[in-house]
Amino acid sequence: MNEKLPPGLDLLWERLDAPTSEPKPGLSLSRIVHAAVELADAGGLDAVSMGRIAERLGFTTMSLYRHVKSKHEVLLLMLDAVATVPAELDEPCADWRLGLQRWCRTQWAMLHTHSWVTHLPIAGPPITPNQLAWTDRALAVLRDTGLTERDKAGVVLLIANYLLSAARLSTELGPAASGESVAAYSTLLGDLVDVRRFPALRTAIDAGAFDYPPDATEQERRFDYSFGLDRILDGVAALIRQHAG
Amino acid sequence: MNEKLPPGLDLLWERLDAPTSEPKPGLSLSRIVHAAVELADAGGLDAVSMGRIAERLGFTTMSLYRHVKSKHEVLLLMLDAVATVPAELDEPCADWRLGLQRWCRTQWAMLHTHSWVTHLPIAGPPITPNQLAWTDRALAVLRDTGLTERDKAGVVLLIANYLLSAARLSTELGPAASGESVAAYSTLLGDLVDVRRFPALRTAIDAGAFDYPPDATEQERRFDYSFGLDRILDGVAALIRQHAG
DNA sequence: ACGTCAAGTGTATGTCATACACTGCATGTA
DNA sequence: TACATGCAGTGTATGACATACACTTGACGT
Repeated sequence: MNEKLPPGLDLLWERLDAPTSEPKPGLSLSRIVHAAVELADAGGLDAVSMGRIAERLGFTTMSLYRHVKSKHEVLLLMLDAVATVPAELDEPCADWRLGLQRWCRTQWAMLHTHSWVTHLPIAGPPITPNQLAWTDRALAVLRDTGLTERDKAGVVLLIANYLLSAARLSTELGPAASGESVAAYSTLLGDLVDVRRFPALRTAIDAGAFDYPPDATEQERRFDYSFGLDRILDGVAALIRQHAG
Repeated sequence: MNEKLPPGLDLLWERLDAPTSEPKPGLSLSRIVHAAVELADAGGLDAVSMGRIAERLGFTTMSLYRHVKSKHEVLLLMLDAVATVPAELDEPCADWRLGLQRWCRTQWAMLHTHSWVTHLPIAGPPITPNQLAWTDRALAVLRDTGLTERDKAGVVLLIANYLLSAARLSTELGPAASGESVAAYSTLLGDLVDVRRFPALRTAIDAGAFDYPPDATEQERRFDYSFGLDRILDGVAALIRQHAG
């Protein structure tokens, strides 16, 4: 294997696999990635610069390049470091729908703990070990649905993409306070939208489609992925039925 | 209206609305945006810098700031400039499903003509005039489905997000030649994935879930949004049925 | 003729990734 | 013990970038 990995991937699949025995002094890949993740957790992706990573570790900027080929590689490693699959997902689940919901709940939590993940300039299909682990768990849930493997893969891709979009939107709307920004958006829309130009949108706004009831709990005010997920899962259920029948 | 627009939005809703009479010499908002879009079309988002925009127009970098508050504003304007809604979508469509498919086909074309759109660091809900116009057309298609306005909005958001993810993936996989990179990905996966760590994924790979038949037409090899869309639309259909029943 | 203002310029600053040449140390070999 | 080798970390330099700020210039209204 690995004769010709795309640039930056070799680190993921080779060097990080070794559990690096006991912690030695000095720089190391995992230390770099750790520091970078801390920076991103605290200040978002913009806070991650080679200089700041090095500073936090007490080394010079250029020392990082002994361990890493480029910043892009650091970002890939950050993604993989953060995307570990909790053991919970190894337990089999009889009902595929419940299984996928569990999978989404877990990933949703991860995406909110490290919301910068949704802003990574990494667009391709899953490729890091932990990304593939997530994919694997989702495929496992679909094992006995009777779908073709290709359809299973399509379903997993669909759901993973949806979750990522939803998480991005969710963190954008309200990093912490939630609700409030949704209300702000609603007000903004109400002000901007002209009936003649956007009749259908105007109708939706006037019907309160973008409002939240003022007495909603915080849970209800927070952007929720379940509406979209339920639609998708209904669609998957239809596909499964169709395969069976 | 517009007493307190978020930063950068005032330009979209005010200054650009005026059709600026006849073309005068000198810089102008639309000229800047035009140049920026050309740069992005040719070289991707990375090719867009204030310096290069100005250079292309024969002005100095700083002259742009007479017309624009920040680069972020340029990006917003680029998005809006490119996201015009074709008149085709104004024609009513009796069947909501066909209507949404037409909507997606149209938007998909736009996203591929300007693939940098999928990489814009703009995550929020639709907010520019043309984004809202797209939203409006999609809501119009759903008018007589019996869904609540809130559900309609949710469906539109779901589909728009899906299309954006799919377009990003599609352009990432194969900007032009397509197919080839999918094959490369498939091969890569086959090499990397270990049965013990990723049993379900291994099964999918071995079943050819990530391959394309060697005799597939180019159309078949190109990443296709229709699988995911069909699932989503099936889910929406279920929701509509449920509302009706 | 004069004041005002808008458009465009020029220069400077700070941040960034990263190339490249260097140093000092530890380790293995003759 | 002497020496070579190579790795880890350093320092300096470059070029791209966004943008602050002070400036010029020319048109236009009074």
